[in-house]
Amino acid sequence: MNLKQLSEHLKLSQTTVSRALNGFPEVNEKTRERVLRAAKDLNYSPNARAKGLATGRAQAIGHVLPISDQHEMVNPIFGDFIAGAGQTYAKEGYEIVISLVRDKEQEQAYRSILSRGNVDGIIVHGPRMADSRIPLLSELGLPFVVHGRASEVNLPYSWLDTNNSRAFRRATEFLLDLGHRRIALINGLEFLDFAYRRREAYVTALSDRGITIDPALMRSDEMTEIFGYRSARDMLRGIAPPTAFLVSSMITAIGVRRAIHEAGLEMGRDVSVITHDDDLGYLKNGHDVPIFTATRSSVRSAGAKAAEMLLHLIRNPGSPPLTQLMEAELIIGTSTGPAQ
Amino acid sequence: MNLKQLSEHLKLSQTTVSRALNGFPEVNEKTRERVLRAAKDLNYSPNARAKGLATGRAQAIGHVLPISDQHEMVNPIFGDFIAGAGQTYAKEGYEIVISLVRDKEQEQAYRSILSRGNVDGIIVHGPRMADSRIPLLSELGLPFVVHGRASEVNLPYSWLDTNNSRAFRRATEFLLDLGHRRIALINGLEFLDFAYRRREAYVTALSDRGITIDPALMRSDEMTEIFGYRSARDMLRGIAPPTAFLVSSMITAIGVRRAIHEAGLEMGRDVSVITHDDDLGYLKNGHDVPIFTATRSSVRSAGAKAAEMLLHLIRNPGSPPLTQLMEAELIIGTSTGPAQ
DNA sequence: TTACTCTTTCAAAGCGCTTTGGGTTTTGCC
DNA sequence: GGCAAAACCCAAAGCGCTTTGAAAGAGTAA
Repeated sequence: MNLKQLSEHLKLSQTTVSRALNGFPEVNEKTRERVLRAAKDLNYSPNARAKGLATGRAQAIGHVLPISDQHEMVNPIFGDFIAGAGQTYAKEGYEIVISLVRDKEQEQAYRSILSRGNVDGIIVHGPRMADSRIPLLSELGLPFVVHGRASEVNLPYSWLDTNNSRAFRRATEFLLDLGHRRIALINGLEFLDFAYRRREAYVTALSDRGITIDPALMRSDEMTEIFGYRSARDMLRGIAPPTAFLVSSMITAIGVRRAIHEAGLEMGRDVSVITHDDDLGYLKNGHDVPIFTATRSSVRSAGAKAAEMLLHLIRNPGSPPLTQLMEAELIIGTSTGPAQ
Repeated sequence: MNLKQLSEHLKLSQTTVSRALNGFPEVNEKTRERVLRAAKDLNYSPNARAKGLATGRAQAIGHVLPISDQHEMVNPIFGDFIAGAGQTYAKEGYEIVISLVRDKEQEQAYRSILSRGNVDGIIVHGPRMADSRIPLLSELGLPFVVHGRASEVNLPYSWLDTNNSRAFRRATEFLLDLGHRRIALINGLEFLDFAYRRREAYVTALSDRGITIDPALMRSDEMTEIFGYRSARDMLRGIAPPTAFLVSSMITAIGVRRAIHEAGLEMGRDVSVITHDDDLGYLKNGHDVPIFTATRSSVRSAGAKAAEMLLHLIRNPGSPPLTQLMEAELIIGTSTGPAQ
């Protein structure tokens, strides 16, 4: 069923039917009703490609996931981000188009996304400190919102980020206040901006209290369970083991907990743990009492907000960049306690 | 840069340029080279919508994620599935289009996906036992592959599934052989087909050994960490606690482990645990020695295979349905041991 | 040279929609 | 009743591409 058939069936012109469907004022209410009913009954919905061709709008948003060459892993928070963004998109009739792009092919990929023209805007995931995608997209003139920030990019651009610095600073200070002096940082990959900021905050907080940084207590890698486990295991076996861990994700923290148990220690009593908690749907940090003391910031609501920002940019071309900084809350669970 | 501009620049007709780019034989090799070089230099890539309109192909695959009304959670295995499928798609020049669809709006959504015409085929996620999407899609004539199966659907259709029955039967028997008699099942939502099959296998395996089923040892819900924790905690507090747990996902198993530890018990010695392991990138079940004894089946490779099947169906219209059953391997970790 | 076949190229139609510019009825007012 | 304004509707152009059908050019044989 296409417009032509529908209009023939209604004995109206395509123009009128199109206008009726798209809510133009110059069409009789009776006619409009008749058209809408027929469209519904005959299960007509306009061909997205043709509509896109005619309007120049794709009614779709691109999400580009960088895939590194070693491990082609999709970030576990992606699902929740999409769930949040998807809600916003659905309300406004936008689709989600996903491209998995290898690091090397980034530039090429963005250019072709633009000229293929099947998205109206892009969400940039996993920004690096000097992310080349940002100047590229600015130059291309395609609306975009970065989930996160790129500290070394000085162009104005739209972003939505969690205040990672403040969150990790507070978390570190919280541990310091509990008397911990040997605090380990189990961080994400530090060429990613959020991880870089977290480390800076951690280092600053320690330095401000006159504590010298011990490189043996800092690790950085893809935030898997195994990584948390191995890092904590190794550190706990060291000569001067940490009394507390600051961890970048729940999943990694679960690995840390495993190592702690395995070492015969008890989390919250012998060793403290604070983790960042993205508030993932399938990995809630407890319901009533949180398992982990954590800096919490919902990635789902980040998705919803980023989507809103992007739609705004798309609808108001030429509007200045939007930025939004979400504060993480520090929630107290049972995984922290005074230093022994 | 569009075809018209490119062809003007080359002083050729659009036809010739189009044919040169799409590898038609009736174009001089010299001309073709010249065209290809110019396309690259001028960074031309064809407009996907226009191309789609003209060819009737969208060069995109739809992934429809059912979102239930209570918890709008995206299944954590989705990321890995997409990572696998994405690789296949990328090689063949297909995009991924994602729709999040509420339960109620399923039928409407599929119909509109069809007539909007922006995908050439669909992967169906999370099939239910009598999943209405299957007859619907068959009727609509849109190529599709189901990730999983629907036991109560008798139509022929294409699917790719893990042999959940055999996996859970083997796992149950493994525990029985270790002397366990009170084996708990912490299952996914049992209107989902995979969970149903797992329960059937568990029940059958127990019955075959003459063990009566204890409903107090069976739970079914969304497979979150908390669900695993609560279920195990409650069961362990019961009058006749289980000596072993059969769990449907790693994340849930992590919750079970937490409850076991909290009860002062040791996993593998006091209580055994077998889990299904989707071999997720960020949640590997150990590297050298598996943490959990598990039935393992890579959801990433399922994604890659399902994508291949779907592309085959798209390219060979009218070909008979394809089916593929992947066997899970039973890997032995440290979470199981003889019944006390 | 002519006739004929390949090879190479082109003009134009068509994919399904929106939107412009114009035409035909109605309506409202004097 | 007459006339301008408002309301309603339409034909056709155009979005960027593929593809059909045909023409032009090149090569070969007679």
